[in-house]
Order: sequence, then structure tokens, then C-alpha cells
Amino acid sequence: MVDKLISHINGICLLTGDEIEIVKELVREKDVPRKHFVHRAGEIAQYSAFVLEGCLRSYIIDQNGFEHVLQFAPENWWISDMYSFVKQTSSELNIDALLDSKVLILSRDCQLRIFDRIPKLERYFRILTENALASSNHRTLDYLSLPAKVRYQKFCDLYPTLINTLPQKQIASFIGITPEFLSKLRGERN
Amino acid sequence: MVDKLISHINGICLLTGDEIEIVKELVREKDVPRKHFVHRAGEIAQYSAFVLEGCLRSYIIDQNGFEHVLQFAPENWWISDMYSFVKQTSSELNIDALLDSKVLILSRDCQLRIFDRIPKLERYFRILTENALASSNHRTLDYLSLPAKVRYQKFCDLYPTLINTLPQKQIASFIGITPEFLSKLRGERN
DNA sequence: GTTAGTTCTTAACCTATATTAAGAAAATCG
DNA sequence: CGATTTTCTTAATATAGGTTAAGAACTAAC
Repeated sequence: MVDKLISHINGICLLTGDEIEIVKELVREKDVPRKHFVHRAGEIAQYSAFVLEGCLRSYIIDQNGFEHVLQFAPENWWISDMYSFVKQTSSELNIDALLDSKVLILSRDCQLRIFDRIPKLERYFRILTENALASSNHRTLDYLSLPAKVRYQKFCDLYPTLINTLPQKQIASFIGITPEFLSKLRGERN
Repeated sequence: MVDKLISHINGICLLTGDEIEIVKELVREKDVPRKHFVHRAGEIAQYSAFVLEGCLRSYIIDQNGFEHVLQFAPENWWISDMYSFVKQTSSELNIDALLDSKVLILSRDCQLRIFDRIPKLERYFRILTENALASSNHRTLDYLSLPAKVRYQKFCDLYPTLINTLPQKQIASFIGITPEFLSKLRGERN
């Protein structure tokens, strides 16, 4: 199963046989059944997770007890609380599985140490982070400038797979509206 | 003036004398008077800018002609259209100066080439990008979970300098409300 | 220092989206 | 399979924040 990560890395920068071995030793495989947590608010994020199967999500719970989804992570995505993972401070995010999932976990410690041994991996993560930032910026702009209906349409275009596998209320939460309002939008002709 | 960038880099990973020389050759200093552009929507973002003095901003103009601020860049910040800069696709953002400013510009080309010569700089940008993503995530969560008034208070706490130097309408745009509504919020007791 | 352009404030009115509630449909689990 | 929980829909009502407009307060430019 680790091969899935290796080929993801190879898609960005080619690893030698030795380097592949090192990577294999650093990550640990883990099953995450639906509704089980990978990380909880209040803790420091020690790990980043690469999704082999299934789908995870990160979200906060606000003062009124409502959940707000920051990220979905289907197959081949990394997920963590970036803020806590990078600054090693207490986290506000929860990360759990929306479907029965299988992940690889990598600790921040290992990650930083590996950057010195395999600079290619620093490049790999630099590129992933750049892409994530670019997407995040896009999402912010959509938020600032588009009404909910258009944000929903864009979500459907961008993540057609998720539309069919995830409950609508999760998607409503991601685009920043209530499930009731999303249901209403969907009910409207065209 | 380039020294300002050098010490910013040194704050994250120490450069040798030789490396400093290389950096100095790669960037170009540029004056940007208030209201002048560093980058325009429709073009591909060739450059990222490091602000030496003054303050820049990136923003989109929506279908109704309204501006929405994605980022402010006061002294010692980098600014670019990350999406366009990374993917080398046509940009939707404008970047201009809110105050008379002085910047250093670095092309994507140079940046990528320098990563091979000075891996330390790949690390520098990897770390900056991680931090930017962590902040961006935070902003998204605030957006999803907090009312405008609280977002404004957090902005004041986070960027006390900007509150005094920038017009309120720019700040309203950044936190995602109209200037009229911000004025109303500020008028309310406590 | 006058003029012209911005920015800020206030207030009346409007709208997108939230809230509440209750039933229908679907998914999960024993 | 039936029972229970979760999700989805619909509709009535409520509200945060937008729109419009007009005057006041700044700022910049000559």
C-alpha cells in the first residue's frame, strides 16, 4: 500500500531505490474506520496523514456546537492541521474519517529530519504546499466574491467524485452554508 | 536595501557570503508609487515581490465591479498571485500599491533555478509557504465560523499597524464586508 | 487655500442566508 | 429484516449584512 505514496511522490520528483526504502521506513500504515479520529482539537498535531483509501475531513466546532469543514481528503491527499503541525501549538481542528479509510502517517519530526537526508522530499512538500496555498487562496476569493449557489456549482465541477460519496451536509459545511439552504438551492430549477 | 531581504532570509536559515551574493544578483529593486500596479489580472504572474517599504495588496474585481482584497503585504512580506505564479496560468488578481512602496522582484524562473543551487532557499520558501497556508486556513475558518464583528476584532488584534495606515474600506474588503457595514460595526458601543 | 476627489458616516429599506420545526427518505446496525 | 439514527426536504419566520443615497470629513492637487 505504501506504493501509492511512492508513486504520488514520483509524479512530482523521481526517487531512487534507496530513497524509496527510507520513505517506507518513515511512514506507518493505519486503518481509520468511519467516524474514528486521526486528530482531536486541543492536541498538538504530531502527524500528517496521506489517504490511501476512503476520505477524511478536518473541521472545527464553533461556540454554538456547529461543525465547519476546512478540508476533505480523498485518496492521494495529505491532511493535517497545518497550523498546529507547523508551529507545534495546540490545535483547534478535528480530523476524522467520513468513510472507512486507510492512511499513512508521518510525524513532523520525521518529516523535518528527512528533508536533510532527501532534499527531493523537501521539494515534494514545497510543491504540495504551494498548490494547497494556491487552492486556499482561490477558495477565499470565491468566498469573498460569489453567492452560495455559484460556490456550490464550482464545488460540483471541482470535486465531482465527492458530490456522490459524501453527505450533502458535509458539502454545505465546506461551502459555508447550512444544509437546509443547500437543499433549497438544489431544489431550484436549473 | 537588499539587505532587508537578506536578513529576512537569515532569520529562517543562515546564508553564506557567496549565497548572499547570488541572491543579490537575482532580485531587482523597483519603486512602486501609490496606486501603481505590480501585476494585472489577465497576465501570467512572472514575479513575486518582497516589500521593502510601503504596502501592497492583491485583490480581484468581481462581475459587479467590486474589489475584494486577498492579501495585504506590508514591509517584509512577499506577495504574488500564488495560483498564477505556481501554475503559470493567466491570473485573476491585481496587485498594486496602497502606499508609495519599494519592492524587490524575483521571477519564478530565477526562483526555481536558485532552488537547485541553494537548497537553503528552497527551505526558506517552503517554510514561508507553510506559514502562509496555515494563516490562510485560519482565515477560512474564521470566515466559516465567526460573524463580521468578531472577524474585525481579530483583524485589529492581528494587524494593529495596518489599522492605522490603511483606509477602512480596504480592511472591510479584506474581512469580507462592505465599508458601510464596517462603519456601522465600529459605531456600535463597545 | 480652493477645488475636486476620496473616504467615512448615518439611516431607511432590501435580500441572501439562517433558524426552527416537522415530516419523509435514506443509511446503519443489531 | 425491522428499529434507530442520520440525512434530506419544505416552509414559515427571523436576521446579519447589503444597497442606496446623501451629506460630512478628510486628502490630494493645483
